Amino acid sequence: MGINERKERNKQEMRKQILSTAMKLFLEEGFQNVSIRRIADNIEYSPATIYLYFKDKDDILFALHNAGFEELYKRQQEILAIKDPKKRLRKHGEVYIKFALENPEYYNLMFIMRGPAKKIVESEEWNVGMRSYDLFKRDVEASMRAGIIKKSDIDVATFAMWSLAHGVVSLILRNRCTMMDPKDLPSIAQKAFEYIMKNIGISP
Amino acid sequence: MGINERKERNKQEMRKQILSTAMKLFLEEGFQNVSIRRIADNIEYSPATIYLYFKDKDDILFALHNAGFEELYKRQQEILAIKDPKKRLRKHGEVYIKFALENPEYYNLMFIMRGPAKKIVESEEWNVGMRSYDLFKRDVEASMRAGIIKKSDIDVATFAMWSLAHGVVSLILRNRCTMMDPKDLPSIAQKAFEYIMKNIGISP
DNA sequence: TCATTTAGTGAACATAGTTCAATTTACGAA
DNA sequence: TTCGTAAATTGAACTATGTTCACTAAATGA
Repeated sequence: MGINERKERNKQEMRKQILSTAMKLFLEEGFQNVSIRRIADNIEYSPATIYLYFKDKDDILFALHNAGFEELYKRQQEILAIKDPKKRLRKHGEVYIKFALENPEYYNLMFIMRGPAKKIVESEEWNVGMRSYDLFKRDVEASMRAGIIKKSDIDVATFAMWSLAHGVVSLILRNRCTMMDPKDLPSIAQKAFEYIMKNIGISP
Repeated sequence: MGINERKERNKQEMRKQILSTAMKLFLEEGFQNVSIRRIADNIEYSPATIYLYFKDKDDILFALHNAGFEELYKRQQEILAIKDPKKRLRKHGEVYIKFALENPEYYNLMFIMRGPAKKIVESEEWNVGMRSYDLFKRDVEASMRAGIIKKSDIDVATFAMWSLAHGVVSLILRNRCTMMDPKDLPSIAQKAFEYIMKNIGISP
């Protein structure tokens, strides 16, 4: 019965190849240049073959979106080693912003593009984004319990801080910060986050 | 010389007709269904005609994006009547969030989509978005001068608050808030903004 | 009335995503 | 080794997109 296993392995390998090629195109030439046909060209198969491994293009985007969340989650988990809730919460924001600016195409898929989100709603599948959200929420909760930030609705506070970080990076990624010098943007992004955190009670 | 004027009038009318049709399609069926061909169909001209009035599709999106900023600016100006800087600043955020959630397609064009932003950078044209930004920035400045919020870099503070509001609404508009009940979103959006503002010193 | 400028268009090009009948390849049984 | 079946792959087609351009139709001014 080793044959079926090999076939399954091949199938998974093909999926991986498609995904890594799609990601490569994404990184090299941006979203608009990732077409099924170009992916097919790259892996030297016909476009129709892609459809044997993925239902449609959004399915590919969704898979990449999941890979992005894996990477983010990994970085988030490294933060857990920090014991001081205050430092941990700050670090959380810092890591999030850094991840976004260093991996704009992933971030795009994970938090901005519509395609992947459609799949989340459709598939009702357990959402990898939730895992990251919960991890952050637990940090917010810990800071509240420790009396570092004022007690209030945890979901509102978590959402507010997430929104802040997301707002900062998505305005930058979508080129809405023409009033600032492009080279200063990463630093301003961190400063803007710090500014609010400091006011909330998360001083450096 | 009335003939040239009439021609110019007609030309402007045609532009308006194209834009309003594009916007209608936008509102009725979302971005992906606004094609040059569908606009042409709707105004009963050939697709090629559109190109006599607009350089390309992004040019149409850019024009709509500008119309969106006109509407936002109008709403912002109404806030100026409020004399208390604290109330004014809060109101500013409230209006922004309300505008975004009530006009998702406009907001999309103004702050999320890539097409219009490309035109801003290309055209080097004075940016209507700047006008709105400056108005808000002046509010932040006034609050700092009045000692309501702590003095610090004005641009960082302005950007931070803008980011917060943008983050809140863009996460909602792009369906990233599956952890919350959809019907609560407008209220949560306002609450999240309030939460941060309260902590900054802009209490209700 | 007629030449010239202007407005508008049909047809074509390149590129998309997607489907499906037809073909090639791999496999297990005889 | 041969052969029928099942699986994998694909070429070609369909629909739809943005865009261009040689052409036609209409308006204008002499």
